[in-house]
Amino acid sequence: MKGRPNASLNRACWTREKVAMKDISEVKKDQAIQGILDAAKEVFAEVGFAGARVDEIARRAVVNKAMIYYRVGNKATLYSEVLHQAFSGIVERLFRNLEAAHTPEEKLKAYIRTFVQTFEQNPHLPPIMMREMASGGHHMPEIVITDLGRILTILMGILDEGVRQGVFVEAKPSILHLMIISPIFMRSRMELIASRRKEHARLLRQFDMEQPIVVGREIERFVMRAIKSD
Amino acid sequence: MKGRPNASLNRACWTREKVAMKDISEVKKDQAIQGILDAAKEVFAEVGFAGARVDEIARRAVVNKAMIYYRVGNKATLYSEVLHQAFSGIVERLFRNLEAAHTPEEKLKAYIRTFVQTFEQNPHLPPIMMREMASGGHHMPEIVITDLGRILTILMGILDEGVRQGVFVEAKPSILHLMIISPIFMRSRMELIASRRKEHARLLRQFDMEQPIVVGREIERFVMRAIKSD
Amino acid sequence: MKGRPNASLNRACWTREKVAMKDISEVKKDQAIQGILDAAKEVFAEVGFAGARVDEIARRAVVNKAMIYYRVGNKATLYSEVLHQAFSGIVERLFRNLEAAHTPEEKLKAYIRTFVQTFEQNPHLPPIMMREMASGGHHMPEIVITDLGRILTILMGILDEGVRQGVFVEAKPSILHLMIISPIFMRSRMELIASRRKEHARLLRQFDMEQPIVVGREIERFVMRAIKSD
Amino acid sequence: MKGRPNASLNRACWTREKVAMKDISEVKKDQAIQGILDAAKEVFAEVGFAGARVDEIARRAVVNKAMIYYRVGNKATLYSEVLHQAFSGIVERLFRNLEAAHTPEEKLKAYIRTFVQTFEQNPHLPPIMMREMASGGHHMPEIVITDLGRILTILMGILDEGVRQGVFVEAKPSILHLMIISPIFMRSRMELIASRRKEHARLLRQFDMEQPIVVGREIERFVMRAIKSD
DNA sequence: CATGAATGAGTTTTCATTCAT
DNA sequence: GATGAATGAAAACTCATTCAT
Repeated sequence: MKGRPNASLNRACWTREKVAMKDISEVKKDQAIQGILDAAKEVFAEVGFAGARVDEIARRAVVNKAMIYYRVGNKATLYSEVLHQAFSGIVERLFRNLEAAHTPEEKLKAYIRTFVQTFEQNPHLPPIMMREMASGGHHMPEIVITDLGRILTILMGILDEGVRQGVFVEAKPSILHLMIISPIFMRSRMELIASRRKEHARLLRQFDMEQPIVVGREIERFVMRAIKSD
Repeated sequence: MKGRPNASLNRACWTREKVAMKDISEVKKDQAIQGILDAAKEVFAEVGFAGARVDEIARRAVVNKAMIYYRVGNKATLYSEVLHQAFSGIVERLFRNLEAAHTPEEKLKAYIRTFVQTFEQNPHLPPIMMREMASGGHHMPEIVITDLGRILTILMGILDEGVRQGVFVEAKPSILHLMIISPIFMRSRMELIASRRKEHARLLRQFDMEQPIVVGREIERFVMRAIKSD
Repeated sequence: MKGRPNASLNRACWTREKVAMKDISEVKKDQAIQGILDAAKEVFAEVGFAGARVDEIARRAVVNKAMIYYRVGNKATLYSEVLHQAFSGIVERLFRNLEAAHTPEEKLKAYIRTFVQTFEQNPHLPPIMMREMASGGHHMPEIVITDLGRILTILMGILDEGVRQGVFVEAKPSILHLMIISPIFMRSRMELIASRRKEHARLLRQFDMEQPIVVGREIERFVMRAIKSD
Repeated sequence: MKGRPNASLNRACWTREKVAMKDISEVKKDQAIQGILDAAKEVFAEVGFAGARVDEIARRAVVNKAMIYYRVGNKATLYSEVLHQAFSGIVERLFRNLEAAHTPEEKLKAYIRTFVQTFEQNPHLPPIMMREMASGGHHMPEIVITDLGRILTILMGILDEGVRQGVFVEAKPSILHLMIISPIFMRSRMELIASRRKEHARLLRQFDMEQPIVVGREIERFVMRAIKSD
């Protein structure tokens, strides 16, 4: 990393601020980097950080391996870039989705739907996140942890509002958050397991989680029943 | 593994059948293997299969590295043995705990408590299981998948009974299962993350999940409110 | 071998088709591989497959050990490449040498001389071949076995022609082949043994096999006397 | 080897001098040693010295691996014992077989037959010997080399006698010896190769070397035609 | 004596990273 | 910039040999 001539990945790249003018080569460069990051995301999702091979990432990104080092840095940088990109924007999306909601009930539903959508649109995210959790957030960039805190603050706000309005009973936001998020995380995983082991299809079909939307609705129904007062 | 002189790890060791008499050397051998497996469980829990180093496992088990190969075979076998041992017995414990319960409500509570206890007593299990889920159950032994099916069948039975008696509303067992289990899984993880990043302590303190028992009670309360009819 | 980035050793390299143009890097690559294969041939000839150390091969080829894996794959591939290269071309040379011969006698002499030349020019071949024979041709690539068959067919043709013309008596080609080849094989071996054990020089000097050519001539004389009718 | 308490393998054991009285345990001990040596011979024949695993030898001898070290010594000792046992006695047998023969022709035939018999009765010998030759007689014990010299001296005597009597033409004994011995050596090898590769059966059937006796007779016929004067 | 257990010193193989052009 | 080549460091695995009982 020491003498990397073009440290084009110095975080600013990934923010959503519009860069007024980028000449074509710059754009092409960014595309190359994006391809690398996408390939990396895929691989990290499949086998985790330790299991990932830089060779394999290069292969999938259809770039030379040295390119990765040249453009992005080393494996660790690659990973944290992937994490950063993966998690950035969730809070923003959450805020946006909550704007349209007015009652605490609506807000809570919007909260749930945001996560359902996010994880269905980014199927690589759950496994990466799960492994991160498993390893105690070893590589988790600050921003993600900060985001997590902000997300919980949002949820806490919703719950408080509901309690004050007398429509919600008290509830610990952290546990509620996990109860919401985990089935969403796990859905795609169970699908995978069930598909791999055909012999167990029958038993696992009880994991009747066909549609993401169904899972979302079921979680919604559940949480609402649990949280609503009276 | 071909010429492993002492294939003492031929699965029978781990069954729960009582072996009437074991001479001392056999016991000592089992202890040696158990020490290896315990160390391996620890390491696999911390860094996963790909991240684990056999050297490190040997170090923690205070045995020579070659010993691991002599006794267990190779890293993959080691891992599957750890998985096997880790997950065996959950179903039995579940059955035992449910015996004392008579009403569906009691049974559902016992169901929840069994998992709270299991994972608190085996803190290495959640990270291992989470990584396994993340990788689509690649290494998961048949028995674990079978067990999973049996567990869901049990939960389904409880729910059905409740519905028939008019005390429960309908619910998808798979999703309910995940909502129960995931916060339990995650609790220890959040603790870890919070402890590592002191700077974020404030935000993460919202993850007010200090006590396992508290988490268990909260889940219980939640699930019960959601599932009880009227 | 799975992710070998540059599988430049995909057999085509060793075929005898002329590759019209090879840019310099390609040539250099081939030289690197050839250096490795030459070193490997030497080592395999000296100590056999099981006795060979990849470290030693790397040392002699003056390349980094990882280079061997990068270029060739693994020890087994290395060995089979050496075998392949070593034996390819013998049949062609045989055909070429027989072209100039017209009578069965001349052809048989050309047959003998081809082997004398081949093994004197490739002194590593005999020990490798002998070990292969000793192990029942375990690693022998198909082509070598096929070649062997073709060689015998050629010899059979020569013998048949001689018999039809009434100049040869009948003879089993396989045994004749072995009687021709073995002394050629062994010559260099006996030399080695004699040179190592000076104490036995006197006894072994009876193995008066100084010159390859002498051996060739002696074999020729012998075989001709035996095979010529009347 | 340093403190081996019972160095029962100090060469004397294997000589043919009669040991007047051996108590039963001594005999049993020798049987155990013989079993080890037989197993070792088998393994060394199959895979050579470097390829042989002490574990495998112990397995085949149905003894504990430590036993081998206790009784015989280390792998190298094991090998040289095998070599010693394998080659001892050939000269004696040769002498015995030649006693009955009176003319040079008869003697030469007896010479050939002795080797045919020896190698057919000890099918493990050829591969071991071939590998020894391949490696330049690295491990070959003095006695074997001495024996080789004596054998050649015998052959030389036969040839000289024949020449003096005017029945043989001149011939280099060393080359003649190799021409006699090699097909015998190779016969079992070709069989092996042919049997392993069924696809090549047709081609290799030209190696029409079914019966050892046939091979012996063919060699005899050949050599006699070549060597007889007129 | 006999043997299961144990291990030090390799050996093969892998892989992130850097070099050279 | 871009990339094939190269490699040091480490990882998995092996095996002859010794230990302890």
